[in-house]
Amino acid sequence: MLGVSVSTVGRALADRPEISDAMKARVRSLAEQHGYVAHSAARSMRTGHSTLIGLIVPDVRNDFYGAAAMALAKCCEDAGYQMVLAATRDDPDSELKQVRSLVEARAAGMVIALSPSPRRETLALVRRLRSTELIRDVAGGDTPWFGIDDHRGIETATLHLLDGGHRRIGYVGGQEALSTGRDRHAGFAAAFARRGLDLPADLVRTGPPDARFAEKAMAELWSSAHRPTAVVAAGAGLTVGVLEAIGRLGIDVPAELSAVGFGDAPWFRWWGPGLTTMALPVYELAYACGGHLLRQIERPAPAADEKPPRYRAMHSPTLIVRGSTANV
Amino acid sequence: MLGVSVSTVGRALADRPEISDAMKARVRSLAEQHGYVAHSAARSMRTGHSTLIGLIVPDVRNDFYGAAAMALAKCCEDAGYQMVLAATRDDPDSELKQVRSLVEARAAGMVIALSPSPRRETLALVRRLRSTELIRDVAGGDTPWFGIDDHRGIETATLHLLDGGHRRIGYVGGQEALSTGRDRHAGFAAAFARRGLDLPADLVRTGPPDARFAEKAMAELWSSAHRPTAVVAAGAGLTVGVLEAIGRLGIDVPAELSAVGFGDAPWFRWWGPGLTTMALPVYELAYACGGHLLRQIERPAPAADEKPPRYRAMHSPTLIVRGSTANV
DNA sequence: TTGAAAGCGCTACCAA
DNA sequence: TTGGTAGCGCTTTCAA
Repeated sequence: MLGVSVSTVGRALADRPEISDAMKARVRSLAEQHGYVAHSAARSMRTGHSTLIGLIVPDVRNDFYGAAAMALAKCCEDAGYQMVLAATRDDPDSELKQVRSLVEARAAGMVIALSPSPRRETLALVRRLRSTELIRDVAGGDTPWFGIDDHRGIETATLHLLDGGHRRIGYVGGQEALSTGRDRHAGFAAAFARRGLDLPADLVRTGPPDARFAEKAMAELWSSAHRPTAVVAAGAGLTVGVLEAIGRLGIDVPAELSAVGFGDAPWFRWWGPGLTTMALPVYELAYACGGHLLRQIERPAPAADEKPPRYRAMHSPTLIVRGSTANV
Repeated sequence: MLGVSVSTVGRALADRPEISDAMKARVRSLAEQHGYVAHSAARSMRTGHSTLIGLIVPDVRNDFYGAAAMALAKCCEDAGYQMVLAATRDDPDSELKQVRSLVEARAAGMVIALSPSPRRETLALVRRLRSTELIRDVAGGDTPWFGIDDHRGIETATLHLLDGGHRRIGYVGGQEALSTGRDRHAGFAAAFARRGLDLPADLVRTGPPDARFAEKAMAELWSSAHRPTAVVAAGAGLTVGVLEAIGRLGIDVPAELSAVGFGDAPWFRWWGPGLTTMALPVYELAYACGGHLLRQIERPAPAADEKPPRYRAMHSPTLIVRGSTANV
């Protein structure tokens, strides 16, 4: 302390109006000179709120979550928060650990895409923070949810194929334990129902929503006696796997097989004849999600008696027709 | 406090040997029942070290940094740290802000891919934490560096084209302000020198290492009077842009143009005829980087007099030949 | 084996 | 406009 009191220094650095400009200047120059950097842990201990926001997703290499991470990172940065990123690889124990750490850090909030079967404790901890669910809708309770219209998305994709004359349509989707898996599967069925057609149940494959599973599933579909003439990939990671299988097996798209993907990674446009796909406004979705969370954080906690209904924001996917689908 | 003292509770939860098992059990069950969760800010304030590790990169959607994020996330999780992710979009002010936040949080360490022209203060702050540079080599000083052999990588790629008979080879790379830009450009020149050939200087384009620039640059190269017969993309983001231009312009690869990419995103294999590329062990690199950082963190600070030489780990890229390159 | 108390760096309250 | 001081929740030293 070279001159004045602790409180004066604190106020000067916080740029409070009651401090004279001369004093502010003196304090600041000295602080800079000595390389003083505030201690955020001490501050958050005193004020009671931290500046951390968590993002918990299965995998950032998935274009979906990569885009979400960029969007939330931007939100956090602009609002002066730091983003803690955790990749669970859909491992419920990893997930629990990460969520617990976030609660221990008294994070200001978190955005989470929950794993298919989260631990009971995980859900309890998620509810303890101001949380928002992204894409997957599992927590229940009153956690706000930001996702896409999975049902309509896959229904649209499937109708596109049905209306192109396809009947033997394969489906590669996430497991039923996921809300996304259920809704997308239902959308697939709904498309057949709407056209009064029977669903080819033998061509439906569901499992972990990653490329590895999808590749295996697609290969299986292709090796079956009665091959599909088209396939719907019902997830970003799954789309990658389906395309890998198509490449590896040397399937001629769209002559032998029409394919519709999910999401719109930049390279889909340049894949083979161009991939027909359901584009999702992921960046916008995650940005909206971050905005909502920040507003919750900066608003005082609502009174216990006025309980607003659960917030749900459903963004719509758009069909983008490229060269990978042809009429039959 | 329902029974005993603060210290006893603290020790019980820390599983200290001096506490009786009976007491531990009592404390734990009560803690669980009441949903007690430790306060990491208070702990780190007391102990003087936090459990945060920062990762600062330009963009996580870039396959390169996406893979690095996954690797570091795994390292952090296994060692009980939390990863703070910041995406600077190569904006030096954003970068400074994020680095400062990390220092304010007294982060245990950070891994950073610095922007082309970082603020002076940024570098000072980076040196203040246990930091490691990833890929880009700009901080100087004694910050350890983990990167790839950029020179040799691009030299290999270029030799592959030269030996296939190409002479008019275009080069789309990052600006010279980046270590990676310099080294890769040098590698390009070195390949020509090694074969005793003149470098086609009119086909060299350098700029920001993103898809937007690369697309523009590639389009320019293609519209020139004397077109290249091959092109080298010297960066992950740049590769995406070059491929976009190729798609948009409808260039026939490899008949009209041979192309070599940088990095090996999963979809490169299935792009057009398969993209010939320099594969980089990014995951391994980032994992090694994280391991090194953690070892530094857990080791006591070295004495000022025994100053080890700057740690540099250079991983080698590998040429993967696919269908996008043909002899001329 | 347990308890009392100091102190990490900050902010906010009360006093001057 | 400035100073003194309590206290956030934890760990750790010293004492019992």
